[in-house]
Amino acid sequence: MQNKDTQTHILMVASGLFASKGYSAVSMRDVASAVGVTVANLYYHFKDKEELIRASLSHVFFERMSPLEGLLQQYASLDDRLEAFVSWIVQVIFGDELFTRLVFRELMDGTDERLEYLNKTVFQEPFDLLVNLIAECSGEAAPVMTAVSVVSLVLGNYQLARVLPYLTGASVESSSIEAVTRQVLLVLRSTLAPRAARRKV
Amino acid sequence: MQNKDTQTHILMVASGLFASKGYSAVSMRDVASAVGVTVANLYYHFKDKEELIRASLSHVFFERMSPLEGLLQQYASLDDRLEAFVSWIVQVIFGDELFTRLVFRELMDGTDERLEYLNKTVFQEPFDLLVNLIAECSGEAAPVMTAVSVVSLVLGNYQLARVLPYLTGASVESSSIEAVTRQVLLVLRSTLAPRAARRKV
DNA sequence: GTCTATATGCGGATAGAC
DNA sequence: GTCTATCCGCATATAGAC
Repeated sequence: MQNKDTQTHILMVASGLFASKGYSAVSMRDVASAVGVTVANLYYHFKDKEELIRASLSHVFFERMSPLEGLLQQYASLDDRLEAFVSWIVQVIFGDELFTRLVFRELMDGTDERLEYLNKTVFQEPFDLLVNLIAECSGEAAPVMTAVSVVSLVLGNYQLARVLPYLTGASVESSSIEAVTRQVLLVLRSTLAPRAARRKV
Repeated sequence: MQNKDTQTHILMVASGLFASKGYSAVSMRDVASAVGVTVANLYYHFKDKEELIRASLSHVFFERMSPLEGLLQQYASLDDRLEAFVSWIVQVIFGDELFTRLVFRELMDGTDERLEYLNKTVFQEPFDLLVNLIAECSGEAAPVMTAVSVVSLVLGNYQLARVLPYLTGASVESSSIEAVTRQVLLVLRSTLAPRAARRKV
């Protein structure tokens, strides 16, 4: 694995470090020693730290893109597709911490330029798919806002998983992939149900 | 404002820098020069950088705690209280970027110890209030999971606001405090409505 | 309390040998 | 491609004068 392709090896190690500690908390020395090469070697492959960061992001984001559209077409009913979508996104967010943490870091500190890249590479296609799916399910709800809500539910459940154990009565299992999928679907279906949701409770 | 209380002045400036750039991206020099004192002076008031970070967090989190319980008691009906709660949390998250960004940074990189502190100081009381409110509204839904969903919706809408402009059809106004409040309430009420939400759409 | 001065090591980055 | 050696400014942190 060492000499297969140093550049790729560097990117794998660097992206892991950046994801877990943040860009400025990780030095070129840190990366080099984790990879098992010298700092000078890093600079042979990447012009500077900024380029290493960008390349790490590209590497992770590009690698992770799966054929979502094909996946959804396997399902006939709209509801099955919704379920497949939610199941997919929860699995991505909860199952790939490296990817997910990099996304959060970009949302926090990414430049406009880098965010636009993230958007084109990662968000645009699945988001449009979701918006269309929701639009077909319900003429009532604003599809974009509902789609944002779905994504928010998944992201929030991930982020809050770290503090939930401290909050009384919140068991660890409520942050499992299955539980979150169920909860998001429950909320989504309620929202899409076209009946009087605004009644006073 | 300079000589009123240097320590407080330092904390205000430091917390702003930490919130916007991240802990490791901000050096003691940065803080000192932004405050208008020397680095040595910083070390007179705070033992080391870690202590300055902790003190900044305490400063912000302590300052921001408002009497939420009293606010809710002004409303008679459960639904009005729900609305008041959602309105409150959206205003906190969207209206106080310094606070919100520090929360996100802690959720990402905070140590267990610091997260526990955040929890006790900030999350516990409003979260319990919300859980109880939801439990009273509906015997059906799991109140804790629903409460997590509410918080997730608010956090997610905030984080996604930065990429929404890039996504087709998403206008900037959908991230306004009013729009988000409306959307969260809409979703929450749908979820709490005890009718058959699981029907196929 | 706040400063000047300084210690010591880490940070990004490069030149040139192999 | 990868290394050794090095530059130099910045980082955290302290001692001691005022």
